[in-house]
Amino acid sequence: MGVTGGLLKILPNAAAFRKVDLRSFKNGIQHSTTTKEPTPLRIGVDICVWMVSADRAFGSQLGDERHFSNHGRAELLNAGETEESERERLERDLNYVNCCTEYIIRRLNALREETNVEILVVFDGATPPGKQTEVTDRRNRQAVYEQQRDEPVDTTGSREAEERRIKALRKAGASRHYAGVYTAVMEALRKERIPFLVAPYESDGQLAFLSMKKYIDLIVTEDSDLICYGASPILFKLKDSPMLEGIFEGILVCKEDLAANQGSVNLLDFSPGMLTVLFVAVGSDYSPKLDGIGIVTACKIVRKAFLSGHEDRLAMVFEGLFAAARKLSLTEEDKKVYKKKFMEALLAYRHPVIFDPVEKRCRLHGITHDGEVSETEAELLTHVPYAELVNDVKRRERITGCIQPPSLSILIAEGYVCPRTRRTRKNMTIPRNVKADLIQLGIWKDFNNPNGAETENERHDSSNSSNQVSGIKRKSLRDPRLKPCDEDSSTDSGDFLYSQPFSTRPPTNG
DNA sequence: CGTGTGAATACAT
DNA sequence: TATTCACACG
Repeated sequence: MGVTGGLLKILPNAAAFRKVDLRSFKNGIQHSTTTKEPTPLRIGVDICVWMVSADRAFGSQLGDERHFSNHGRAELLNAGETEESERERLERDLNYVNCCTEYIIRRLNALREETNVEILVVFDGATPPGKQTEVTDRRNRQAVYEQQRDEPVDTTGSREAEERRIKALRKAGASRHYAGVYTAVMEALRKERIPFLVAPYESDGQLAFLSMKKYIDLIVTEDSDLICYGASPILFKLKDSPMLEGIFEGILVCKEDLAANQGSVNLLDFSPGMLTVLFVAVGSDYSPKLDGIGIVTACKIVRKAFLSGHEDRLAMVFEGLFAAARKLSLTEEDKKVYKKKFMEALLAYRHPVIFDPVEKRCRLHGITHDGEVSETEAELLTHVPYAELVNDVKRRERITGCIQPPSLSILIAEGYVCPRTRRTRKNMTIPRNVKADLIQLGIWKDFNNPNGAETENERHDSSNSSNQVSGIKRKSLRDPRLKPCDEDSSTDSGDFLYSQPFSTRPPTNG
């Protein structure tokens, strides 16, 4: 996940943020000046955070409830080895998955009903190889939590130990059942006719792509990395508590907001490439940061490097950063490593692997299938080592991941194939036409019915698959509303302000 | 002045 | 547990 303080790092002046209530879009938006009829606001929801949220809400179920009360703890100690039965455990796990799923569906439906928006849910896919090291660390931490969760009840009954345990429980949460929640949510989405899409890799890049192609009008996420991808507009911090008023309020961030509010940090004249460089410089998921480089310093360095007419801007950026950094023990080797990581991060943000729902295949953002790189990247490609990285398919794939053939990509996007393992998902109803595709790809595996006979259930579902599966195929991938709305969607030339769809923007409060 | 730190607070569960 | 504040360092 993104740098949480990142939003504030970039935009320290919170007052300048626009608080927006999605209900004010009930009547749709004026999509372009040529279209008269307002159309529903199309939002892409980064569902990952909602899953985490569900996890937080129900994760404690995974532990024995008795651990939470003194009475229960005593009971456990007296009973000695009161291992819950297998049956009990399964029931509890199932209940957990159901709770999480219901939680998410409830929110999405509430959102849909109250705001009349069109929702496209976007799931995270595989972790890009370039980020793998981070994730490995995260997994180690996760393992520690799980270990703490599963360790026997502290016989001393010390409060600290118990609190630690509960905390660990919360954090470990669904990890073990995450796949279960994933498939359950996807099944539920099909049932509810809510379009969704599984990104080949990170949802950030996918959402940014959808946004830039104008397949969606607004991104709903918690991840400030989206800014780094050059996406706009973005709605952060959408309240997710069903009890409170203001569930549909969030903080809207458009490109203009990056410009206006702060004296020393004015990003108005920043190209998308510069913005990415800036984000990488202040620290990202993909690369470490230099000590002493904050938003202000980085901003100055990037501006100077890009706007002072120097050919090799990236080299200038590096120079500036190294000069400004508190150079305690910055050896040549350190610099070399830093530059390498920096460029890898840059590649990851500028050219993520995405699924194009109109072309119906994966590709690198900003790079055509013929390997032609977008004009917007010219200012970065003048740095030879970076250009080499971008143009070297093998090295590139080691960062961004591979581009799967369309047949497989579609099945991944539709949720039938796990993007990480590239195998059929367990516990998922597979319609007949999808099954045929899976067989053809040689990755079909019938988890529920090993002898291969068609069940009543399956028959039922395939008969209606033209509507249902294609819940995703029809509703989101083939939905005409997902076509680019303007012919100017190809004008990628640095303009990602996206002010057009928000011509009916509600009055700002605050 | 900007950055990095830890402590205090408000918040939600 | 996340955000905000106050302070020290360069």
